[in-house]
Amino acid sequence: MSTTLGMALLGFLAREDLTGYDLSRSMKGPISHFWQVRHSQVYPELARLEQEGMVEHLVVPQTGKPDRKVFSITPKGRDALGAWLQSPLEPVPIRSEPSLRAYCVAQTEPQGALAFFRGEARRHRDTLKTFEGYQAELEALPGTELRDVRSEAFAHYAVVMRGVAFERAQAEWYDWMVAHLEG
Amino acid sequence: MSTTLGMALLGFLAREDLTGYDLSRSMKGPISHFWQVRHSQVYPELARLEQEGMVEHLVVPQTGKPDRKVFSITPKGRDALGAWLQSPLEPVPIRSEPSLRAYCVAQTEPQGALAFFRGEARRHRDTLKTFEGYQAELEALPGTELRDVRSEAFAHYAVVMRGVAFERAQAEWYDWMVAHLEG
DNA sequence: TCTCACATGTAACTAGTTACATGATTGC
DNA sequence: GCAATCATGTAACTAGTTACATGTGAGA
Repeated sequence: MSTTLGMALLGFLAREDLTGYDLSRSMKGPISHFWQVRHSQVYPELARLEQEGMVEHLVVPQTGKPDRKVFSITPKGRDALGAWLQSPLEPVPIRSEPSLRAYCVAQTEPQGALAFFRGEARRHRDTLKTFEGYQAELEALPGTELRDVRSEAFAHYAVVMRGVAFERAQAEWYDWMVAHLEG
Repeated sequence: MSTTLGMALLGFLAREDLTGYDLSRSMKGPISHFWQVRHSQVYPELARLEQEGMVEHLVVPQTGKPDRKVFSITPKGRDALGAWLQSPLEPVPIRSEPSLRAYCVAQTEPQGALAFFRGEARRHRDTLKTFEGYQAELEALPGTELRDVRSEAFAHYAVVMRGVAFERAQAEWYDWMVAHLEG
């Protein structure tokens, strides 16, 4: 039985060997906008993956700190990862609190709601600028690696482009709400 | 202590009195694209809201079926709903499996991944068309109620516009992925 | 005859959260 | 002296899921 978190961990381990600690830190870049993990979830999940033969680990002794458990993906793990990447998405329910708020907006003073929607509009415009910054940086890099879909650079680029697309959609919708509430 | 589901239920009860059964069915329109509930979650949540004095109920006897418990919002409930609608969003972590897949796309055959991304592109284009249909319907209605932010029609419109914005962003990003994988 | 709509609930499970627990080293 | 980084884990809780449980009446 495979979980999304499990597959995500395999995805990272397919690139390089890592400890549980490394894995929780790996999800701190732009990808963290779309998925987060706590170490308290990573350690048990690694244990489960190991039990299923998807990963294995080597203990690297240390002094003064707990020994490092360096995990690597097994051939079985690579197979499972490949199968997951090609499998259809099983629909995950969207849970969008802002949509609920919009749906209830008539139940409060428009002025109070306006403050909320203005705040969110601003927040998403800021996030959009950040992602557009990442995009500009990547596109300014020399070489054509960015277009090579087998490169790590492309994977990064794809995530950044998703961030740009989504934050732009958010910002525009919030602006639309604000415009209507301002009447 | 207030939950998002609790506030959503209050939002519906602020419009009209409803049973738990009605409430779970209310979340079946376009709003269901953004929030879903099962009756197994609604009944306990209504009990909790009642304990907190946010709602109260009348028993309407029936024959052949369980008696209806018709819930209505209390003044305290209305206050809580208003406060919620104006409160800042506490950031809910995004969990986007497609982003993870994009991030791992180099770990599999581009051809297999392509089938997946093409499928999703299609699915989101279809959903976009559905939402654009709702939008056209609403905008074709006579009268100016659609622009009245205190109307139910506007609340509906806002949700539909969010659907249009998001599905368009999805469809465009998937198309971008497909174009690069075909590259 | 069988399925769907009505109408209420409970129980067991899953994936995630925060908080608890330990302890050395490095830099402000 | 205090906080952050390294490094491992466990425990208790929350919000959601699926499945269990019951029973009538209407329509294909």
